[in-house]
Amino acid sequence: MSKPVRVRFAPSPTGPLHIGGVRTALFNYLFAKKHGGTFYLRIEDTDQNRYVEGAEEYIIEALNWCGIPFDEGVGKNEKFGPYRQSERKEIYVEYAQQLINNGWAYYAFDTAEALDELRKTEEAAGKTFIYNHANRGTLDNSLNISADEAAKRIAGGEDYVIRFKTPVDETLHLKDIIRGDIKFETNLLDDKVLFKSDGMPTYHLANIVDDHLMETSHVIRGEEWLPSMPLHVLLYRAFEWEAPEFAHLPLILKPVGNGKLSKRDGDKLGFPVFPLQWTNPDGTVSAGYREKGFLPEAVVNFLALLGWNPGTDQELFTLEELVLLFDLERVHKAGAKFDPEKNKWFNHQYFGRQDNALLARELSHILISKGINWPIEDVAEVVRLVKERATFASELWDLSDYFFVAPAEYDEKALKNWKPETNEILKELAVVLENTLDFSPAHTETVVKAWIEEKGIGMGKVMQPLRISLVGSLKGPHLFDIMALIGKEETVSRINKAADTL
RNA sequence: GGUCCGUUCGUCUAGGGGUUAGGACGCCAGGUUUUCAUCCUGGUAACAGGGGUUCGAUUCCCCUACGGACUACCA
Repeated sequence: MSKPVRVRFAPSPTGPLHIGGVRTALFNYLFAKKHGGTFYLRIEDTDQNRYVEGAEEYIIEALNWCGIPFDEGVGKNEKFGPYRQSERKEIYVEYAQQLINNGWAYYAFDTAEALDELRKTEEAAGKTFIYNHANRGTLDNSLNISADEAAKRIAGGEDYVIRFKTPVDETLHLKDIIRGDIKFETNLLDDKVLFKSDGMPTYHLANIVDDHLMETSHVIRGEEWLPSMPLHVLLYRAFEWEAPEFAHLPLILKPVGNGKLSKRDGDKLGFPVFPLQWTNPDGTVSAGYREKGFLPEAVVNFLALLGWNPGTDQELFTLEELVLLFDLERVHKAGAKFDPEKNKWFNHQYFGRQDNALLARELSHILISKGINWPIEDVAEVVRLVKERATFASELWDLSDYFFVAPAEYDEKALKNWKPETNEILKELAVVLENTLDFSPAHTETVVKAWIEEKGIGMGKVMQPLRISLVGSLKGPHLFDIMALIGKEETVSRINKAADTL
Protein backbone atom coordinates (compact mmCIF):
# COMPACT_ATOMS: atom_id res chain seq x y z
CA MET A 1 0.00 0.00 0.00
CA SER A 2 2.28 2.71 -1.21
CA LYS A 3 -0.37 5.18 -2.30
CA PRO A 4 -1.82 7.42 0.38
CA VAL A 5 -5.19 6.17 1.53
CA ARG A 6 -8.02 8.18 0.06
CA VAL A 7 -11.53 6.83 0.28
CA ARG A 8 -14.86 8.32 -0.52
CA PHE A 9 -18.49 8.19 0.36
CA ALA A 10 -20.43 8.88 -2.81
CA PRO A 11 -24.18 8.99 -2.25
CA SER A 12 -26.87 10.17 -4.60
CA PRO A 13 -28.94 13.04 -3.31
CA THR A 14 -32.22 11.24 -3.92
CA GLY A 15 -33.57 11.44 -0.40
CA PRO A 16 -32.50 10.90 3.19
CA LEU A 17 -29.46 8.80 3.87
CA HIS A 18 -30.42 5.23 4.67
CA ILE A 19 -28.88 3.56 7.70
CA GLY A 20 -27.04 1.20 5.34
CA GLY A 21 -25.50 4.24 3.68
CA VAL A 22 -24.44 5.52 7.07
CA ARG A 23 -22.66 2.25 7.70
CA THR A 24 -20.88 2.46 4.35
CA ALA A 25 -19.78 5.97 5.24
CA LEU A 26 -18.68 4.80 8.68
CA PHE A 27 -16.53 1.97 7.32
CA ASN A 28 -14.94 4.34 4.84
CA TYR A 29 -14.30 6.82 7.63
CA LEU A 30 -12.80 4.19 9.93
CA PHE A 31 -10.58 2.85 7.18
CA ALA A 32 -9.36 6.31 6.25
CA LYS A 33 -8.57 7.30 9.81
CA LYS A 34 -6.99 3.98 10.61
CA HIS A 35 -4.49 4.53 7.82
CA GLY A 36 -4.02 8.22 8.35
CA GLY A 37 -5.82 8.85 5.09
CA THR A 38 -8.52 11.09 3.75
CA PHE A 39 -12.26 10.55 3.78
CA TYR A 40 -14.03 12.58 1.15
CA LEU A 41 -17.61 13.15 0.13
CA ARG A 42 -18.69 13.19 -3.48
CA ILE A 43 -22.24 13.89 -4.55
CA GLU A 44 -23.30 11.64 -7.41
CA ASP A 45 -26.11 13.65 -8.90
CA THR A 46 -25.87 12.63 -12.52
CA ASP A 47 -29.52 11.69 -12.65
CA GLN A 48 -31.37 14.96 -12.71
CA ASN A 49 -34.74 13.25 -12.57
CA ARG A 50 -34.09 11.78 -9.18
CA TYR A 51 -32.59 14.83 -7.59
CA VAL A 52 -34.31 15.74 -4.33
CA GLU A 53 -34.11 19.17 -2.78
CA GLY A 54 -32.38 19.18 0.58
CA ALA A 55 -30.92 15.70 0.30
CA GLU A 56 -27.36 16.92 -0.03
CA GLU A 57 -27.62 19.07 3.07
CA TYR A 58 -29.22 16.16 4.86
CA ILE A 59 -26.32 13.86 4.02
CA ILE A 60 -23.77 16.33 5.27
CA GLU A 61 -25.69 17.01 8.46
CA ALA A 62 -26.16 13.30 9.07
CA LEU A 63 -22.45 12.61 8.74
CA ASN A 64 -21.69 15.41 11.14
CA TRP A 65 -24.25 14.23 13.64
CA CYS A 66 -22.76 10.74 13.57
CA GLY A 67 -19.39 12.22 14.31
CA ILE A 68 -17.85 11.04 11.06
CA PRO A 69 -17.37 14.27 9.12
CA PHE A 70 -15.64 14.22 5.75
CA ASP A 71 -12.25 15.81 5.27
CA GLU A 72 -12.88 16.91 1.73
CA GLY A 73 -16.03 17.50 -0.22
CA VAL A 74 -18.69 19.99 -1.12
CA GLY A 75 -17.76 23.28 0.49
CA LYS A 76 -14.78 21.92 2.38
CA ASN A 77 -11.15 21.62 1.29
CA GLU A 78 -12.12 21.43 -2.35
CA LYS A 79 -8.73 20.26 -3.46
CA PHE A 80 -10.07 18.01 -6.20
CA GLY A 81 -13.33 19.86 -6.68
CA PRO A 82 -15.94 20.31 -7.71
CA TYR A 83 -17.26 17.35 -5.76
CA ARG A 84 -20.70 17.48 -7.29
CA GLN A 85 -20.80 15.41 -10.45
CA SER A 86 -23.36 17.66 -12.06
CA GLU A 87 -20.68 20.33 -12.03
CA ARG A 88 -18.13 18.11 -13.74
CA LYS A 89 -19.99 17.50 -16.97
CA GLU A 90 -17.27 18.68 -19.36
CA ILE A 91 -14.75 16.37 -17.74
CA TYR A 92 -16.87 13.33 -18.50
CA VAL A 93 -17.50 14.43 -22.08
CA GLU A 94 -13.79 14.57 -22.62
CA TYR A 95 -13.13 11.13 -21.20
CA ALA A 96 -16.04 9.58 -23.03
CA GLN A 97 -14.58 10.98 -26.23
CA GLN A 98 -11.24 9.45 -25.37
CA LEU A 99 -12.87 6.05 -25.08
CA ILE A 100 -14.53 6.49 -28.45
CA ASN A 101 -11.25 7.51 -30.03
CA ASN A 102 -9.45 4.51 -28.64
CA GLY A 103 -12.10 2.08 -29.76
CA TRP A 104 -13.29 1.25 -26.25
CA ALA A 105 -16.71 2.73 -26.76
CA TYR A 106 -19.20 3.44 -29.51
CA TYR A 107 -22.24 5.53 -30.25
CA ALA A 108 -25.59 3.81 -30.12
CA PHE A 109 -28.74 5.28 -31.66
CA ASP A 110 -31.21 2.63 -30.59
CA THR A 111 -34.22 4.23 -28.97
CA ALA A 112 -35.41 3.20 -25.54
CA GLU A 113 -38.60 1.94 -27.16
CA ALA A 114 -36.75 -0.21 -29.67
CA LEU A 115 -34.68 -1.74 -26.88
CA ASP A 116 -37.75 -2.37 -24.77
CA GLU A 117 -39.33 -4.13 -27.67
CA LEU A 118 -36.29 -6.36 -28.06
CA ARG A 119 -36.28 -7.17 -24.37
CA LYS A 120 -39.92 -8.17 -24.53
CA THR A 121 -39.54 -10.47 -27.50
CA GLU A 122 -36.50 -12.12 -26.00
CA GLU A 123 -38.28 -12.58 -22.73
CA ALA A 124 -41.28 -14.08 -24.48
CA ALA A 125 -38.89 -16.59 -26.02
CA GLY A 126 -37.58 -17.38 -22.56
CA LYS A 127 -34.31 -15.58 -23.13
CA THR A 128 -32.71 -12.45 -21.79
CA PHE A 129 -31.75 -9.55 -23.99
CA ILE A 130 -28.26 -8.29 -23.39
CA TYR A 131 -26.75 -5.52 -25.46
CA ASN A 132 -23.29 -7.00 -26.03
CA HIS A 133 -20.86 -8.65 -28.43
CA ALA A 134 -23.47 -11.15 -29.57
CA ASN A 135 -25.77 -8.57 -31.10
CA ARG A 136 -24.01 -5.23 -31.23
CA GLY A 137 -23.17 -5.97 -34.85
CA THR A 138 -26.84 -5.98 -35.72
CA LEU A 139 -28.08 -3.02 -33.74
CA ASP A 140 -28.25 0.65 -34.56
CA ASN A 141 -24.82 1.85 -33.52
CA SER A 142 -21.64 3.37 -34.86
CA LEU A 143 -19.97 0.00 -35.11
CA ASN A 144 -22.15 -0.78 -38.09
CA ILE A 145 -21.91 2.48 -39.98
CA SER A 146 -19.08 4.67 -41.11
CA ALA A 147 -17.61 7.29 -38.83
CA ASP A 148 -18.81 9.97 -41.21
CA GLU A 149 -22.34 8.75 -41.09
CA ALA A 150 -22.29 8.55 -37.32
CA ALA A 151 -20.95 12.08 -37.14
CA LYS A 152 -23.64 13.24 -39.52
CA ARG A 153 -26.42 11.71 -37.48
CA ILE A 154 -25.08 13.25 -34.30
CA ALA A 155 -24.69 16.63 -35.99
CA GLY A 156 -28.25 16.24 -37.20
CA GLY A 157 -29.44 16.24 -33.62
CA GLU A 158 -30.27 12.58 -33.33
CA ASP A 159 -30.29 11.18 -29.80
CA TYR A 160 -27.47 8.83 -28.95
CA VAL A 161 -25.76 7.20 -26.04
CA ILE A 162 -22.20 5.99 -25.68
CA ARG A 163 -21.77 2.35 -24.84
CA PHE A 164 -18.75 0.48 -23.57
CA LYS A 165 -17.34 -2.05 -26.00
CA THR A 166 -16.82 -4.95 -23.66
CA PRO A 167 -13.91 -7.19 -24.63
CA VAL A 168 -14.73 -10.71 -25.78
CA ASP A 169 -13.66 -14.17 -24.64
CA GLU A 170 -11.92 -13.24 -21.49
CA THR A 171 -12.16 -14.48 -17.93
CA LEU A 172 -11.63 -11.68 -15.47
CA HIS A 173 -10.00 -12.62 -12.18
CA LEU A 174 -10.95 -9.89 -9.77
CA LYS A 175 -9.91 -9.37 -6.20
CA ASP A 176 -12.14 -8.06 -3.46
CA ILE A 177 -10.62 -7.38 -0.06
CA ILE A 178 -13.58 -8.91 1.72
CA ARG A 179 -14.59 -11.64 -0.68
CA GLY A 180 -11.32 -12.75 -2.17
CA ASP A 181 -11.14 -13.85 -5.80
CA ILE A 182 -14.15 -13.46 -8.04
CA LYS A 183 -14.38 -14.61 -11.64
CA PHE A 184 -16.40 -13.07 -14.44
CA GLU A 185 -16.75 -14.01 -18.10
CA THR A 186 -16.64 -10.89 -20.24
CA ASN A 187 -18.91 -12.53 -22.80
CA LEU A 188 -21.72 -12.47 -20.27
CA LEU A 189 -21.35 -8.78 -19.57
CA ASP A 190 -23.36 -6.17 -21.39
CA ASP A 191 -22.19 -3.06 -23.19
CA LYS A 192 -23.25 -0.63 -20.50
CA VAL A 193 -24.28 2.88 -21.34
CA LEU A 194 -21.55 5.24 -20.19
CA PHE A 195 -23.01 8.44 -21.47
CA LYS A 196 -26.68 9.24 -21.62
CA SER A 197 -28.57 11.06 -24.34
CA ASP A 198 -29.25 13.91 -21.93
CA GLY A 199 -25.59 14.82 -21.96
CA MET A 200 -24.81 13.37 -18.57
CA PRO A 201 -22.60 10.40 -17.82
CA THR A 202 -24.00 7.33 -16.11
CA TYR A 203 -22.82 6.32 -12.70
CA HIS A 204 -20.23 3.98 -14.18
CA LEU A 205 -18.30 6.53 -16.20
CA ALA A 206 -18.53 9.36 -13.70
CA ASN A 207 -17.56 7.09 -10.86
CA ILE A 208 -14.43 5.74 -12.51
CA VAL A 209 -13.29 9.08 -13.84
CA ASP A 210 -13.77 10.77 -10.49
CA ASP A 211 -12.28 7.99 -8.43
CA HIS A 212 -9.21 8.29 -10.60
CA LEU A 213 -9.04 12.07 -10.71
CA MET A 214 -9.65 12.30 -6.99
CA GLU A 215 -6.92 9.73 -6.41
CA THR A 216 -9.08 7.19 -4.65
CA SER A 217 -7.05 4.35 -3.25
CA HIS A 218 -9.86 2.06 -2.08
CA VAL A 219 -13.43 1.73 -3.17
CA ILE A 220 -15.49 0.60 -0.18
CA ARG A 221 -19.15 0.31 -1.09
CA GLY A 222 -22.23 -1.84 -0.69
CA GLU A 223 -22.54 -5.34 -2.08
CA GLU A 224 -25.12 -4.18 -4.59
CA TRP A 225 -22.18 -2.89 -6.64
CA LEU A 226 -20.41 -6.19 -6.91
CA PRO A 227 -21.98 -7.05 -10.27
CA SER A 228 -20.61 -3.88 -11.83
CA MET A 229 -17.09 -4.44 -10.58
CA PRO A 230 -15.94 -6.11 -13.84
CA LEU A 231 -17.16 -3.15 -15.88
CA HIS A 232 -15.35 -0.77 -13.60
CA VAL A 233 -12.12 -2.72 -13.71
CA LEU A 234 -12.39 -2.87 -17.49
CA LEU A 235 -12.88 0.88 -17.60
CA TYR A 236 -9.70 1.46 -15.63
CA ARG A 237 -7.94 -0.74 -18.14
CA ALA A 238 -9.44 1.17 -21.07
CA PHE A 239 -8.16 4.42 -19.63
CA GLU A 240 -4.86 2.79 -18.77
CA TRP A 241 -5.26 3.80 -15.18
CA GLU A 242 -4.32 1.86 -12.14
CA ALA A 243 -7.48 0.58 -10.48
CA PRO A 244 -8.09 1.14 -6.77
CA GLU A 245 -8.64 -1.79 -4.46
CA PHE A 246 -12.22 -2.89 -3.94
CA ALA A 247 -14.15 -3.95 -0.88
CA HIS A 248 -17.85 -4.78 -1.10
CA LEU A 249 -19.70 -4.56 2.18
CA PRO A 250 -22.49 -6.98 3.12
CA LEU A 251 -26.01 -5.62 3.11
CA ILE A 252 -28.20 -4.76 6.07
CA LEU A 253 -31.32 -6.92 6.03
CA LYS A 254 -34.83 -6.67 7.45
CA PRO A 255 -35.22 -7.65 11.14
CA VAL A 256 -37.96 -10.09 10.21
CA GLY A 257 -38.65 -11.80 6.94
CA ASN A 258 -36.45 -11.65 3.89
CA GLY A 259 -34.82 -8.90 1.93
CA LYS A 260 -32.88 -5.80 2.57
CA LEU A 261 -33.87 -3.23 5.12
CA SER A 262 -36.30 -0.67 3.81
CA LYS A 263 -38.01 2.44 5.03
CA ARG A 264 -41.25 0.54 5.51
CA ASP A 265 -39.68 -1.90 7.98
CA GLY A 266 -38.89 0.99 10.25
CA ASP A 267 -42.43 2.29 10.11
CA LYS A 268 -43.85 -1.14 10.72
CA LEU A 269 -41.63 -2.16 13.60
CA GLY A 270 -41.30 1.26 15.12
CA PHE A 271 -37.64 2.09 14.74
CA PRO A 272 -35.90 4.65 12.55
CA VAL A 273 -33.95 3.71 9.46
CA PHE A 274 -32.65 7.22 8.93
CA PRO A 275 -30.13 9.08 11.05
CA LEU A 276 -32.11 12.31 10.98
CA GLN A 277 -35.80 12.95 10.65
CA TRP A 278 -36.92 13.63 7.10
CA THR A 279 -40.05 15.17 5.71
CA ASN A 280 -41.12 13.40 2.56
CA PRO A 281 -42.46 15.24 -0.47
CA ASP A 282 -45.96 14.01 0.39
CA GLY A 283 -45.70 15.63 3.80
CA THR A 284 -45.27 12.46 5.81
CA VAL A 285 -42.37 12.36 8.22
CA SER A 286 -39.84 9.55 8.45
CA ALA A 287 -38.38 9.08 11.90
CA GLY A 288 -34.74 9.81 12.59
CA TYR A 289 -32.38 8.36 15.16
CA ARG A 290 -31.47 11.78 16.41
CA GLU A 291 -35.07 12.85 17.02
CA LYS A 292 -35.96 9.51 18.62
CA GLY A 293 -33.33 10.21 21.23
CA PHE A 294 -30.60 7.87 20.07
CA LEU A 295 -27.09 8.97 20.82
CA PRO A 296 -24.75 9.10 17.83
CA GLU A 297 -22.15 7.07 19.72
CA ALA A 298 -24.69 4.30 20.19
CA VAL A 299 -25.72 4.28 16.55
CA VAL A 300 -22.13 4.24 15.37
CA ASN A 301 -21.17 1.50 17.81
CA PHE A 302 -24.09 -0.67 16.76
CA LEU A 303 -23.49 -0.09 13.06
CA ALA A 304 -19.80 -0.83 13.35
CA LEU A 305 -20.61 -4.25 14.75
CA LEU A 306 -23.07 -5.01 11.98
CA GLY A 307 -20.80 -6.95 9.68
CA TRP A 308 -17.55 -6.37 11.49
CA ASN A 309 -15.96 -7.20 14.81
CA PRO A 310 -12.43 -7.13 16.14
CA GLY A 311 -12.41 -10.78 17.15
CA THR A 312 -12.60 -10.09 20.87
CA ASP A 313 -15.53 -10.10 23.29
CA GLN A 314 -15.58 -6.34 23.53
CA GLU A 315 -18.89 -4.78 22.45
CA LEU A 316 -18.61 -1.15 23.50
CA PHE A 317 -16.22 1.01 21.54
CA THR A 318 -15.41 4.66 21.28
CA LEU A 319 -14.88 6.01 17.78
CA GLU A 320 -11.16 6.20 18.53
CA GLU A 321 -11.08 2.53 19.46
CA LEU A 322 -12.96 1.62 16.32
CA VAL A 323 -10.48 3.54 14.23
CA LEU A 324 -7.64 1.72 15.91
CA LEU A 325 -9.15 -1.74 15.56
CA PHE A 326 -10.94 -1.54 12.23
CA ASP A 327 -9.83 -3.90 9.54
CA LEU A 328 -11.54 -4.58 6.22
CA GLU A 329 -10.25 -8.14 6.24
CA ARG A 330 -12.41 -8.81 9.26
CA VAL A 331 -15.63 -7.69 7.63
CA HIS A 332 -18.15 -10.49 7.48
CA LYS A 333 -19.31 -11.66 4.05
CA ALA A 334 -22.95 -12.39 4.74
CA GLY A 335 -25.70 -9.82 5.11
CA ALA A 336 -26.73 -8.88 8.63
CA LYS A 337 -30.27 -8.58 9.91
CA PHE A 338 -30.95 -5.35 11.67
CA ASP A 339 -31.83 -5.95 15.33
CA PRO A 340 -33.75 -3.03 16.83
CA GLU A 341 -33.51 -4.54 20.32
CA LYS A 342 -29.76 -4.66 20.33
CA ASN A 343 -29.73 -1.19 18.87
CA LYS A 344 -31.67 -0.03 21.92
CA TRP A 345 -29.38 -1.88 24.25
CA PHE A 346 -26.46 0.09 22.90
CA ASN A 347 -28.37 3.29 23.47
CA HIS A 348 -29.09 2.27 27.03
CA GLN A 349 -25.39 1.73 27.59
CA TYR A 350 -24.48 5.15 26.32
CA PHE A 351 -27.47 6.88 27.81
CA GLY A 352 -26.48 5.84 31.31
CA ARG A 353 -23.06 7.38 30.92
CA GLN A 354 -24.36 10.80 30.11
CA ASP A 355 -23.73 13.67 32.43
CA ASN A 356 -26.57 14.26 34.92
CA ALA A 357 -26.43 18.02 34.52
CA LEU A 358 -26.82 17.68 30.78
CA LEU A 359 -29.82 15.40 31.10
CA ALA A 360 -31.24 17.66 33.81
CA ARG A 361 -31.32 20.48 31.30
CA GLU A 362 -33.28 18.28 28.89
CA LEU A 363 -35.72 17.27 31.58
CA SER A 364 -36.07 20.91 32.64
CA HIS A 365 -37.45 21.79 29.22
CA ILE A 366 -40.28 19.35 29.80
CA LEU A 367 -40.79 20.59 33.36
CA ILE A 368 -41.02 24.18 32.25
CA SER A 369 -43.53 23.28 29.58
CA LYS A 370 -45.63 21.80 32.35
CA GLY A 371 -45.26 24.84 34.53
CA ILE A 372 -42.92 23.15 36.98
CA ASN A 373 -40.01 25.15 38.23
CA TRP A 374 -37.38 23.21 40.13
CA PRO A 375 -33.77 24.20 40.82
CA ILE A 376 -31.54 22.59 38.21
CA GLU A 377 -29.40 20.89 40.90
CA ASP A 378 -32.46 19.13 42.25
CA VAL A 379 -33.50 18.07 38.76
CA ALA A 380 -30.00 16.70 38.28
CA GLU A 381 -30.44 14.70 41.46
CA VAL A 382 -33.72 13.30 40.15
CA VAL A 383 -31.93 12.36 36.94
CA ARG A 384 -29.22 10.63 38.92
CA LEU A 385 -31.83 8.54 40.69
CA VAL A 386 -33.89 7.48 37.68
CA LYS A 387 -31.64 7.47 34.66
CA GLU A 388 -30.55 3.87 34.92
CA ARG A 389 -34.16 2.96 34.22
CA ALA A 390 -34.18 4.87 30.93
CA THR A 391 -32.94 4.22 27.43
CA PHE A 392 -33.97 7.59 26.04
CA ALA A 393 -34.16 11.09 27.45
CA SER A 394 -37.82 11.15 26.49
CA GLU A 395 -38.54 8.53 29.13
CA LEU A 396 -37.21 10.69 31.92
CA TRP A 397 -40.50 12.46 32.62
CA ASP A 398 -42.56 9.28 32.87
CA LEU A 399 -39.96 7.84 35.20
CA SER A 400 -39.82 10.82 37.49
CA ASP A 401 -43.15 12.67 37.32
CA TYR A 402 -44.01 11.80 40.92
CA PHE A 403 -41.06 13.86 42.12
CA PHE A 404 -42.68 16.97 40.74
CA VAL A 405 -46.38 16.23 40.99
CA ALA A 406 -48.20 14.33 43.73
CA PRO A 407 -49.82 11.15 42.45
CA ALA A 408 -53.32 11.89 41.17
CA GLU A 409 -54.35 8.28 41.35
CA TYR A 410 -53.04 5.08 42.83
CA ASP A 411 -52.16 1.89 41.01
CA GLU A 412 -54.94 -0.61 41.73
CA LYS A 413 -52.70 -3.62 41.64
CA ALA A 414 -50.44 -2.06 44.23
CA LEU A 415 -53.45 -1.50 46.49
CA LYS A 416 -54.17 -5.20 46.89
CA ASN A 417 -52.26 -5.43 50.15
CA TRP A 418 -53.84 -2.35 51.61
CA LYS A 419 -55.20 -3.35 55.01
CA PRO A 420 -57.82 -1.57 57.11
CA GLU A 421 -55.16 -0.66 59.68
CA THR A 422 -52.84 0.79 57.03
CA ASN A 423 -54.47 4.21 57.11
CA GLU A 424 -53.89 4.43 60.85
CA ILE A 425 -50.25 3.45 60.50
CA LEU A 426 -49.71 6.09 57.83
CA LYS A 427 -51.30 8.75 59.96
CA GLU A 428 -48.92 7.95 62.77
CA LEU A 429 -45.96 7.89 60.42
CA ALA A 430 -46.90 11.31 59.10
CA VAL A 431 -46.69 12.68 62.60
CA VAL A 432 -43.33 11.09 63.17
CA LEU A 433 -41.96 12.62 59.99
CA GLU A 434 -43.55 15.95 60.77
CA ASN A 435 -41.38 16.05 63.87
CA THR A 436 -38.20 15.04 62.07
CA LEU A 437 -35.93 18.00 61.54
CA ASP A 438 -33.18 16.45 59.46
CA PHE A 439 -34.77 15.19 56.25
CA SER A 440 -31.64 13.74 54.67
CA PRO A 441 -32.12 10.21 53.33
CA ALA A 442 -29.79 8.69 55.91
CA HIS A 443 -31.59 10.33 58.79
CA THR A 444 -35.17 9.69 57.75
CA GLU A 445 -34.24 6.10 57.10
CA THR A 446 -32.94 5.76 60.66
CA VAL A 447 -35.99 7.45 62.08
CA VAL A 448 -38.54 5.44 60.14
CA LYS A 449 -36.82 2.13 60.74
CA ALA A 450 -36.51 2.83 64.44
CA TRP A 451 -40.18 3.71 64.58
CA ILE A 452 -41.15 0.52 62.77
CA GLU A 453 -39.02 -1.46 65.17
CA GLU A 454 -40.59 0.23 68.14
CA LYS A 455 -44.11 -0.36 66.84
CA GLY A 456 -43.27 -3.96 66.15
CA ILE A 457 -44.92 -4.00 62.77
CA GLY A 458 -43.48 -5.53 59.60
CA MET A 459 -41.39 -3.42 57.26
CA GLY A 460 -43.56 -4.30 54.32
CA LYS A 461 -46.66 -3.11 56.11
CA VAL A 462 -45.20 0.36 56.28
CA MET A 463 -42.86 0.73 53.34
CA GLN A 464 -45.26 -0.46 50.69
CA PRO A 465 -48.12 1.88 51.64
CA LEU A 466 -45.59 4.66 52.06
CA ARG A 467 -44.38 4.11 48.53
CA ILE A 468 -47.91 4.10 47.20
CA SER A 469 -48.60 7.35 49.04
CA LEU A 470 -45.56 9.08 47.62
CA VAL A 471 -45.25 7.53 44.17
CA GLY A 472 -48.70 6.18 43.42
CA SER A 473 -47.38 2.76 42.48
CA LEU A 474 -44.73 0.22 43.34
CA LYS A 475 -41.82 1.63 41.43
CA GLY A 476 -38.96 4.08 41.65
CA PRO A 477 -35.77 4.70 43.60
CA HIS A 478 -35.28 4.49 47.35
CA LEU A 479 -38.10 6.14 49.24
CA PHE A 480 -35.84 8.12 51.54
CA ASP A 481 -34.13 9.65 48.52
CA ILE A 482 -37.50 10.64 47.14
CA MET A 483 -38.57 12.11 50.48
CA ALA A 484 -35.43 14.19 50.76
CA LEU A 485 -36.00 15.67 47.32
CA ILE A 486 -39.69 16.50 47.61
CA GLY A 487 -39.22 17.76 51.16
CA LYS A 488 -40.95 17.26 54.45
CA GLU A 489 -44.06 19.27 53.77
CA GLU A 490 -44.84 17.48 50.51
CA THR A 491 -44.01 14.10 52.03
CA VAL A 492 -46.35 14.55 54.94
CA SER A 493 -49.07 15.96 52.76
CA ARG A 494 -48.93 13.00 50.36
CA ILE A 495 -49.04 10.51 53.23
CA ASN A 496 -52.04 12.17 54.77
CA LYS A 497 -53.80 12.40 51.45
CA ALA A 498 -53.36 8.69 50.87
CA ALA A 499 -54.45 7.86 54.38
CA ASP A 500 -57.56 9.97 53.95
CA THR A 501 -58.62 8.76 50.54
CA LEU A 502 -57.72 5.09 50.47
C1' G B 1 -34.51 -17.05 -16.30
C1' G B 2 -29.10 -15.44 -16.36
C1' U B 3 -24.63 -13.64 -13.60
C1' C B 4 -22.32 -12.97 -9.03
C1' C B 5 -22.19 -13.26 -3.63
C1' G B 6 -23.48 -15.76 0.68
C1' U B 7 -25.18 -19.83 4.72
C1' U B 8 -22.40 -21.14 12.98
C1' C B 9 -27.78 -20.36 18.70
C1' G B 10 -34.28 -16.55 17.16
C1' U B 11 -30.67 -12.15 16.07
C1' C B 12 -25.37 -9.93 15.77
C1' U B 13 -21.13 -12.85 15.71
C1' A B 14 -16.05 -15.61 17.50
C1' G B 15 -13.71 -19.89 16.12
C1' G B 16 -11.36 -23.36 13.02
C1' G B 17 -9.29 -30.35 10.75
C1' G B 18 -9.35 -33.32 17.05
C1' U B 19 -13.06 -27.43 21.34
C1' U B 20 -17.73 -29.10 26.91
C1' A B 21 -18.31 -24.81 19.46
C1' G B 22 -17.03 -18.90 22.92
C1' G B 23 -19.30 -13.86 23.58
C1' A B 24 -23.40 -10.23 23.05
C1' C B 25 -28.84 -8.98 22.32
C1' G B 26 -33.48 -11.34 23.40
C1' C B 27 -35.94 -14.84 26.46
C1' C B 28 -36.24 -17.80 31.21
C1' A B 29 -34.71 -18.61 36.40
C1' G B 30 -32.22 -17.13 40.89
C1' G B 31 -29.78 -13.20 43.78
C1' U B 32 -29.35 -7.90 45.17
C1' U B 33 -32.82 -3.86 45.57
C1' U B 34 -38.40 -4.25 51.37
C1' U B 35 -40.84 -1.84 45.20
C1' C B 36 -39.82 -1.21 39.80
C1' A B 37 -35.72 -0.69 36.83
C1' U B 38 -30.56 -1.29 36.90
C1' C B 39 -26.92 -4.69 38.32
C1' C B 40 -24.91 -9.77 39.36
C1' U B 41 -25.18 -15.18 38.66
C1' G B 42 -27.01 -19.17 36.01
C1' G B 43 -29.93 -21.34 32.05
C1' U B 44 -32.08 -21.83 26.97
C1' A B 45 -30.31 -22.24 22.03
C1' A B 46 -26.38 -23.08 16.39
C1' C B 47 -22.19 -25.38 12.59
C1' A B 48 -28.58 -25.92 6.06
C1' G B 49 -28.50 -31.08 3.68
C1' G B 50 -25.79 -34.82 0.84
C1' G B 51 -21.37 -36.59 -1.04
C1' G B 52 -16.12 -36.67 -0.97
C1' U B 53 -10.65 -35.76 1.08
C1' U B 54 -8.85 -37.41 5.92
C1' C B 55 -7.27 -41.63 11.27
C1' G B 56 -10.72 -37.53 12.21
C1' A B 57 -14.63 -32.48 9.41
C1' U B 58 -18.56 -27.61 11.71
C1' U B 59 -13.67 -26.16 9.61
C1' C B 60 -10.95 -28.15 2.99
C1' C B 61 -13.42 -29.65 -2.03
C1' C B 62 -17.94 -30.74 -4.93
C1' C B 63 -23.22 -30.93 -5.46
C1' U B 64 -28.08 -29.64 -3.75
C1' A B 65 -31.22 -26.53 -1.04
C1' C B 66 -32.11 -21.91 0.77
C1' G B 67 -31.12 -16.59 1.12
C1' G B 68 -29.38 -12.08 -1.15
C1' A B 69 -27.69 -8.56 -4.85
C1' C B 70 -27.57 -7.31 -9.87
C1' U B 71 -29.84 -7.95 -14.60
C1' A B 72 -32.30 0.62 -16.81
C1' C B 73 -30.11 6.16 -21.03
C1' C B 74 -31.04 4.80 -11.48
C1' A B 75 -27.34 5.16 -8.54
